[in-house]
Amino acid sequence: MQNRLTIKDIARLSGVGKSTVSRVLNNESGVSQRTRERVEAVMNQHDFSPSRSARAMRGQSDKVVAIILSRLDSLSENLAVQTMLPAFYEQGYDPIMMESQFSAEKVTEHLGMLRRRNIDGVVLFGFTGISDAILAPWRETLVMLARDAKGIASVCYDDEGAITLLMQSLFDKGHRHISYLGVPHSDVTTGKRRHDAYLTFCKQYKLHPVAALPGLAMKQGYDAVASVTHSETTALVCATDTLALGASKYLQEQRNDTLQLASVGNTPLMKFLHPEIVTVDPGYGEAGRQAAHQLIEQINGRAQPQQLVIPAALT
Amino acid sequence: MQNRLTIKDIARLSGVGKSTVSRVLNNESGVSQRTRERVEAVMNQHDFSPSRSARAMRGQSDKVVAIILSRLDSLSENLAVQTMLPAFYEQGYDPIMMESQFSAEKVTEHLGMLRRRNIDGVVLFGFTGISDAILAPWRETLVMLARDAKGIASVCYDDEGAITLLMQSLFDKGHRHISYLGVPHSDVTTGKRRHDAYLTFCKQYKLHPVAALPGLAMKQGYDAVASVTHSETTALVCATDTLALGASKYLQEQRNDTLQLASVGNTPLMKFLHPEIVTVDPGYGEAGRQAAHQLIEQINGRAQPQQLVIPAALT
DNA sequence: CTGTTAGCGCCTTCAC
DNA sequence: GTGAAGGCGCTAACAG
Repeated sequence: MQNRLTIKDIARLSGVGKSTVSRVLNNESGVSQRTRERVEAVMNQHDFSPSRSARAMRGQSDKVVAIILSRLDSLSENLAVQTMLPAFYEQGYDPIMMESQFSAEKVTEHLGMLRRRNIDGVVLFGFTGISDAILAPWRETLVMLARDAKGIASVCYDDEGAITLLMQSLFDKGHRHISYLGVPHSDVTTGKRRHDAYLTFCKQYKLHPVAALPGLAMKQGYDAVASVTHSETTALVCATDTLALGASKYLQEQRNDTLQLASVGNTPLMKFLHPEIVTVDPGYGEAGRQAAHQLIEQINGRAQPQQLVIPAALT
Repeated sequence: MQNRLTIKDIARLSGVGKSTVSRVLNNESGVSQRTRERVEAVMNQHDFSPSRSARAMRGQSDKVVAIILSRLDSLSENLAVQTMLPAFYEQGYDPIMMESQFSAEKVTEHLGMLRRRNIDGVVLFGFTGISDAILAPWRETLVMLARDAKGIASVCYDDEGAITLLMQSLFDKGHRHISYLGVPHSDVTTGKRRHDAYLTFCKQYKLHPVAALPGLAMKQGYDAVASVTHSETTALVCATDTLALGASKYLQEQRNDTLQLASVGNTPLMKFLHPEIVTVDPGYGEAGRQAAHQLIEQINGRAQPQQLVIPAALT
């Protein structure tokens, strides 16, 4: 590397001591206005920036956080990460990324590596199978997304609200035979909560529930449509955009363009491919922003772990 | 944070000096077998790992690289990053990620920040508008993907080969009226090179070229299909999967299922939505692997910048 | 208000 | 072979 200059150089160039430079650097009080300005001038002039490693060594924190997403190509996680990155950079944190591929072992492995690296904090996109035990040591510095766990901070989507909004909207449009395509209950949030909300709505409005819970993949949506659509079915609610994408492919192949699809997601891909769908926005972007904010506050001891829920909104 | 132990502690615990521990840590010669084993035992026993910041300060690098992708939700870039991440972690590098959103200013800004942070290296997903001038200072430690620039390392796709394979395959299947949907020539690789390959093939086989170059977005593909399909057209080659997705939506709406689509991409989404499409795999995964490898080699001074091209393959 | 003095954890001479 | 001493760039006491 080349000769980067240090606070010592800045001190010499502006005729003050190292500590004064340090004080200016950290916006500490106790420096005369004149001195401060002079030092700042020299810094700008030489495009000075302090060594991260040196600060880290003194302070304990190197201002690095990790984002563990389940899959790089998850539409929803992408939206959340897109707002998260700027939020972290704004506060001087460098986010490193890892992929769990929905494997709890990978998460454990990654967290272990992060522990050794002495990272400041972690945003983890949760999924079924992550045990509380492996999260426990991170109580102070981990925020989980899309899933909650007791004792640790989380940002969740309003699963119940999202489905209810969808159902209400369809009901208001006159639909009385609404089927549901979802995810098994082993997945608590996307699976159980959304399905339960569907059942509750049906009971409340005296509709006959027809549902299948094949899983998260497009292909599973595609394969399951037939099992939940009868001759009288007029609408189909899907737990996720991905599932809806699979379903709509099936319907297209059947030349069925009367069934009204609905899903929670509001991803750009969906909006382009099927603008006619009824969609609810779970607030992925907002969730990312909140998660980053919450993590930073916790790292700096300004907040305790807390469970947030992002409100869903019809689009 | 808690009291992590330091080489000093390890030294005390194993009854040797700090420098001996350091030697063991760095696999240096000049330590007796017995001592080495004893020290290593203590290290393992306490799950010791040296402070990154301290090593970084002592002149070594901090083993952090950056990946600047154009968009987090780019299907092709996702595939490349998915292979890149493990490659970096394997070598002990932490990859931080940034999004350029196809803005040259953002790239400049990000590179500036990375320069100040004294990062080890950068993988940049290239696009039109990045000037050689802003890349020049990074000659030694930047690898560009999907685009080349003189003097700096790059990993490109075989644009010409990909299109030629597609055309040949369609030709062999009997198609004689093949249209083309692409990207403006201002984009050298995806735009000009692929279009040129199309034209060359047409000339060589005496086909009549019919092309439009609307851009990269799905909607643009959707809108442009009509302008390149005549009554005799039997096949349509698209420069990217995204474009093809737009085109296929249009065709579906027109209830046209006779036109054979073809595209370069081979992304999972495409494979699911339209398995009937003729597709060529540009080797995104391989490109990611190569880029990571090349960058690491350059960082360690074991390789000079070089331009690589990933061969395309019919799927 | 400001400079001097100690380290933070590690690597690197340089003696022993 | 091995240990002691010095210093990387910075911050945090402690003196002036």
